Amino acid sequence: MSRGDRRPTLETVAALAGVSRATASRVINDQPVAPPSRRAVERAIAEVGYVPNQAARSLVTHRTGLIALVLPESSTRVFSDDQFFPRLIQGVSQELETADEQLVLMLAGSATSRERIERSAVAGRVDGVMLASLHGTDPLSGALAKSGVPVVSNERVLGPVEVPSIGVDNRGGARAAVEHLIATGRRRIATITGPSDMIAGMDRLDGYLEAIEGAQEPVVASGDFTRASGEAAMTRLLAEHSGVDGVFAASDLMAEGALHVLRQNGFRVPEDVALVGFDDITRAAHTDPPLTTVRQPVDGIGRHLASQLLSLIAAEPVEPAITLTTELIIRDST
Amino acid sequence: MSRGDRRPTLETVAALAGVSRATASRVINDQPVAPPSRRAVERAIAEVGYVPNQAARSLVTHRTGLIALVLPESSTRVFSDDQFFPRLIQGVSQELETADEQLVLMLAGSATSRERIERSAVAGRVDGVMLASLHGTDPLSGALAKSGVPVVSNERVLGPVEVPSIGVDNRGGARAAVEHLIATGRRRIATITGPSDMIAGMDRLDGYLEAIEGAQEPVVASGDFTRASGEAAMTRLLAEHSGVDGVFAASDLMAEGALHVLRQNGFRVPEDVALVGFDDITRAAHTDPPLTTVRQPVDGIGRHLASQLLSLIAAEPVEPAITLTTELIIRDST
DNA sequence: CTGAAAGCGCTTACAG
DNA sequence: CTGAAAGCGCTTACAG
Repeated sequence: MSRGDRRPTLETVAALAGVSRATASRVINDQPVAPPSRRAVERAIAEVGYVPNQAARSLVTHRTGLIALVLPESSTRVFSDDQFFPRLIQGVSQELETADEQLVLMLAGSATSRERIERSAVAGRVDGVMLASLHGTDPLSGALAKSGVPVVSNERVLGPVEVPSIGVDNRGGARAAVEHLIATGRRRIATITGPSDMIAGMDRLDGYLEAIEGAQEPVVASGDFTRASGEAAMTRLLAEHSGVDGVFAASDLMAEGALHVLRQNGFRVPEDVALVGFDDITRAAHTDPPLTTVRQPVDGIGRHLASQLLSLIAAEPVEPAITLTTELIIRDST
Repeated sequence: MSRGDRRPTLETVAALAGVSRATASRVINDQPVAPPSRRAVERAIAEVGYVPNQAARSLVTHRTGLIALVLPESSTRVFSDDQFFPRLIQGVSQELETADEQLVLMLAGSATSRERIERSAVAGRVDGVMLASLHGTDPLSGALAKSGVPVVSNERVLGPVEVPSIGVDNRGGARAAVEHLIATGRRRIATITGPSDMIAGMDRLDGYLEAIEGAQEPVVASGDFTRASGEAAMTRLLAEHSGVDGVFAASDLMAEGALHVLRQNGFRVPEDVALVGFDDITRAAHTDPPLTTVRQPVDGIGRHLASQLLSLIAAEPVEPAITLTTELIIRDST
């Protein structure tokens, strides 16, 4: 079929099969139809290469078959060497495989793009949206939720609106990391934090503080989850706090950065300074020395995000918040 | 508005403004309307928070306002530390900013996902699709083109169908790189190739062969653009070909891998072995030593992809193929 | 400039 | 099991 030809409609198919549009529609939607009619319709569909017009369908069913994963980051941050998003997407895709929904990614880096996305969702262009990696009290979640589109988020959402969320036990994971450092004899344990406007950043810091409390004086250097920020933070720790012999970095990437700086400055890991990361990205097992870290089930977050959203779309009850467990993976950096 | 409430329709707005649906529609679509009517409608829209139903609109206009960027890769490869995709997306977004189109990313990693995407496009879910990073004679381009959806591709498309494409001068870039190595006195220049089923891989190898022809015996080690493949290839070169004093790697990532292996084996760059990459990713300027490389305008590819597609959608004539120039950036690795 | 009406291509009670 | 008919929410000639 070349461009400009009219695509065949249900009408075409029905006429060719010698049945009504209603019957043709029923075989397409897998509803009971007498076998001979069914066969005739199927033959007609194959013959003309019929594909239902999605707009017409959506107009009556109020479903589009599209689910959006909105990433409120610029493309550069989304496609960084942090393996969070690919793993998340893998989990989401896995869950969506069976559902008849197509995943679309929308990047909400700029103001105009977020506005466009908000309007898209409200205009009924998608059946639901998953929000990931929100910063601060991002108004996007509120706007979407208020408009009536089903929304779910990873990590709990800050702000007035309630959005079902899937998080991990950031606090418990961080606590386990720090307790491990304490248990292995470290006397001066610092932390390199994530962004202070993200749940994952806030909660991992809280976990550190809870564990360190009463035992040692807290030493905090802030970062933003990136390797560069880990390097900068470690450099500052070395310059401003002597005697640090243990570091809990709130991401593996920052831990890598810290490791690099430590070695450049002649510190042995773990002999002089023990190091724990968070995430358990693939490379964590291949650093030198392999990195002790807190594993979080990123694909699990993805799967739960998708299944919760699917439930929401089906108007089924959902958990207001799910927290997945984290696990301390002990390697050679501690 | 809570979930379950009926969203207001044009009818609601028209009634409230005391005009017909046609008039209300006209103000929404920015067509001439008497100022008083316009004001009344605008007030009504604001009052009820009206947003046009996209499905109804699409049904009559045959436009969805959605443009797909289809990436025929698993999410892991798309989100690698190769900065190709983010830069491409940046260019695309830039161009789309003014057009009233929302960019959606679709990952076509698995067989079921490509089938779903194909059906989506044919069903008229998107106004057009951009294909990037195709492998071999991927049937996706053919299927889409045949269905009548406007399609464009980065790099020319292998196979029977004609799809407008935007590529870069891979061959010329590679030639310039190798000629530079020859001109600076390298006597035994090897290449580390990209995937043999991708245009970028094939053409950069051709450029190398063209330049080396007659002057030296070609030495070829194959890779797939990733850092790991660059390491492996360099290791093989060292083991199997003595005397190599120059290397042209078809990607900066592979060049980085090669650099790593060279230094581990005690070779100095550029004194013992000169090295040229391809891409000019950000890190190329920060390796030790900074990498000589062939810069390709990835954001330019993105911008042209989008503008060509927009033209195609508007039924305007487009170039069948555009080739952007590359530029040799000389740094300290040669 | 404006409105009545047709039509886009489907699905879904409803009646048989 | 099947068909006639209504309706989803818009846009757009057409006539005025």
